[in-house]
Amino acid sequence: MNTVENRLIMTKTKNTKLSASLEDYIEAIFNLAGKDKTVRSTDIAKRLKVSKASVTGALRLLKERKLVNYKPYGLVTLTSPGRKAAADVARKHNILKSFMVNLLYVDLDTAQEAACRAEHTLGSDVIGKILAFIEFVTTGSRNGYDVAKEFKKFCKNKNIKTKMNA
Amino acid sequence: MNTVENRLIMTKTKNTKLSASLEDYIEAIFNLAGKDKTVRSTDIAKRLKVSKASVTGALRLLKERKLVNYKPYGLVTLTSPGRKAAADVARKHNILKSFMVNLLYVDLDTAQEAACRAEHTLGSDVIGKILAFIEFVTTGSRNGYDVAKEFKKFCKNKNIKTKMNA
DNA sequence: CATTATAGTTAGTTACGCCTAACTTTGTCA
DNA sequence: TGACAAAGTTAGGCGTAACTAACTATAATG
Repeated sequence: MNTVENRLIMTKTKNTKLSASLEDYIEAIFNLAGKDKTVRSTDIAKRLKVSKASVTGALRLLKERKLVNYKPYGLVTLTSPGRKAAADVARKHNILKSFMVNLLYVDLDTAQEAACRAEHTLGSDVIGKILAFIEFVTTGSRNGYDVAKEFKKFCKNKNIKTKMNA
Repeated sequence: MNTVENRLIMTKTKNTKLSASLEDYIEAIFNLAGKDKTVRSTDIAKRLKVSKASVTGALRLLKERKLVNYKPYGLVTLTSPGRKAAADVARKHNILKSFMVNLLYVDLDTAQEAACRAEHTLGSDVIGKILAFIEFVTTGSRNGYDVAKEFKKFCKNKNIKTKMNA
């Protein structure tokens, strides 16, 4: 539907979910802010390997949604809801990475990239379950049965390598 | 680079990876073909909940890549490489779904949708590991320790429900 | 403090993926 | 067999997300 009213609603603030790409931007800002406190446009561009112009565009959109404090030619900071949203994405990322590296024995680089892509597609329900599973496996009281370790053995026996076909 | 030569190369076949959306289309064709043998444009449109015009567009692109046999106003079939590509996507889908439903106890609908989205983002390496993990857990010789069942108990104790926040 | 390099923005383009509306083709049946 | 409905296509438009090229602002240094 492309009615006038709809377009007004859409352009005003847009309370819809963030796109994968905008999630990437806030996550990048979040991580950069954690490192060296001040975040500039170029830092984001470098990290995400996009042009500076793309960053400007994204920052405008994020500002519209009140997720970043942004003023042309100024430093970038996250607003409080922005930080919350970013932390959520980063959290998904870390849970997925941990799951892949520590339980599935996927190699770090592959896991890193896969987590980057999957973090946008899995809802909190699935992520929650994965987190619970990590916790379950990690918890000592498996009456002596270490799932991760046993799985590693299993893979070795079956000749399942870290890097696979395709 | 938008040189004339480049554009020629691009329009000729485009050997790059399929987009998520094109993967959805071949997967849909694959599944429909399995069910009632002949596949028409409308079937695809209904299944993917897109317009018939979008299907036409996708079929043109898939034909360019020689993944479907397609002729305006004709039936749609997969070529041999198309079938291979489709089967691969479907396989990922099933592995992910099985993992979520049978191990993580994610409810079926959520798993179905999450698998749909994640199947495009996870490489064969990660999928292979997940498959191995399913096999590992399913295999009887866990010296009496049923990982899935124990995890279910664990969730119950921790009050982790299928449907979670956000 | 003027110049200049760097950071950042704006404008304009391309590609993709969807949409609707209007047209064409196909097949069916009276 | 010819008219009509259903199936399918074409044309045109919108939003997103990237890009390059060219402009502007900021900062840093002699």
